[in-house]
Amino acid sequence: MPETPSIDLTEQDIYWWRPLENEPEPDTRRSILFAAYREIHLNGFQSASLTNILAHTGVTKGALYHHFPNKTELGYAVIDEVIAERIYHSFIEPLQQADNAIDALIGLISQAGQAFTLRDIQLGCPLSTLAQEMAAIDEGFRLRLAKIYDTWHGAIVDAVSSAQHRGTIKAEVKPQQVAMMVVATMEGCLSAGKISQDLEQLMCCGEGLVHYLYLIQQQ
Amino acid sequence: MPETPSIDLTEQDIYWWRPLENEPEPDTRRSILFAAYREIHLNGFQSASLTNILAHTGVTKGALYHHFPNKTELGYAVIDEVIAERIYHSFIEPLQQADNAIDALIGLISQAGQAFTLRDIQLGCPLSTLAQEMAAIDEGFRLRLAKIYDTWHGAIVDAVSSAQHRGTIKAEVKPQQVAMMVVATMEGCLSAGKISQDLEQLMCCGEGLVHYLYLIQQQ
DNA sequence: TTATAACCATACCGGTTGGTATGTGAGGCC
DNA sequence: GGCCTCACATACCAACCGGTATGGTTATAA
Repeated sequence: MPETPSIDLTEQDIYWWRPLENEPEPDTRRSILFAAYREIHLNGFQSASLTNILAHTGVTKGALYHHFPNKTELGYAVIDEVIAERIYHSFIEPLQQADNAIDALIGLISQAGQAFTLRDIQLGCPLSTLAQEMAAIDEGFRLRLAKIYDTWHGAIVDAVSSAQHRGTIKAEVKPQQVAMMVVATMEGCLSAGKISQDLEQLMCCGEGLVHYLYLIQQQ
Repeated sequence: MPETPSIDLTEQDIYWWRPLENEPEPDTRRSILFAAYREIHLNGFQSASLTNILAHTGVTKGALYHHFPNKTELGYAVIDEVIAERIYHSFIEPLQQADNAIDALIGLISQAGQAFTLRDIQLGCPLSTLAQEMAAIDEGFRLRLAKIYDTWHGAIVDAVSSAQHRGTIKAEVKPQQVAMMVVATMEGCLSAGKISQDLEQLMCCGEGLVHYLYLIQQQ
């Protein structure tokens, strides 16, 4: 067993973790959900310890198994009620209500780049971390995660093709391809940052993506 | 605990797993190493079971702990002696002895795309899977994995900048950025394929990357 | 006031984990 | 032959895991 990670999870410092506006008052169920989210984000689902989760909430195992039938269902709930909401709020919704796809994407990228703390870089994207771990192991996880990626993907396709119709993006580029590129590269960038623990590398990667977006713009 | 994965690991079917030429005859140590590699690739390091690994080799726990002091060191050895070698052989060496960076990169991508089986897609890239899981948890893992990424990265930087000097790549692109983009996007593509389990999506993503490489070429 | 259900705490269980202590047989060395 | 070391095999351990059985407390409805 590897040594206990030296990362102290002070939630305020973590971009992925900061409370959203209008977030409901945390009841018992929700506090378990959040604690589970953090354990899973750090240790992965399989190695996430229920005892650890409970230790961070103060409630006991009876409460947990009152609200969730088993560990797997707890994991599903974390995806559906925490991760999906945050991805939607951070990356999908802003795209849908933007009128310029390229600008919106660049805005999202640079905004995320500025908001990231060192801890965000260390921990990486919760969505991709979980996906990498569980996609090949549990179909329930895979389908839930794939659904999130699909909506994200679809939002980019819509934004790009409408921009294409208005002539701000080159006619020959395929929206599907652009969407795949953007999502894949963003996750790849975060992955690179997580491994190198170097903000500069992450920034360089992000600038590369922005540069790509410039390239497909109508000159 | 999620159900046992339905994937049967028949090694011949897996691109990442096919024996390299000149690979030494597997002794006890090496067979443990390979079995561990497969377990880790499928289940992740933390959830990799030594008992499982040993069951696939036929040797016993005494042999394992004769060759490796503990599980963590076994994981380190898997990175250094299996994963690093394969990445180097598949993606770095071909790049170093190529005379056209873009063509070499495109060749690597399409070659990988053709060689991939459904199981490869399901399992994803062993390097990034392990990196996502362990980078934030164990510094020994992170440093070893970061070193592999660094050499890969460096090889692309060299190839791109030499191509730039010969005038086949636009002068204004930054080799560092291109290298980050290529690595990040490749891993992102594989990740997308793993989650969607859809060869078409992976191909679309790969074509997007190829298209990007065309865009930075000198017209 | 009483019945009922929701909510949670405590104690416990069988199974699995990484790790170890000890035994054993083969082969080189003197 | 006697001896020592390497290369394993076997048996075992404490710790921890997810999960459950049970009991108590509180809110709600009758």
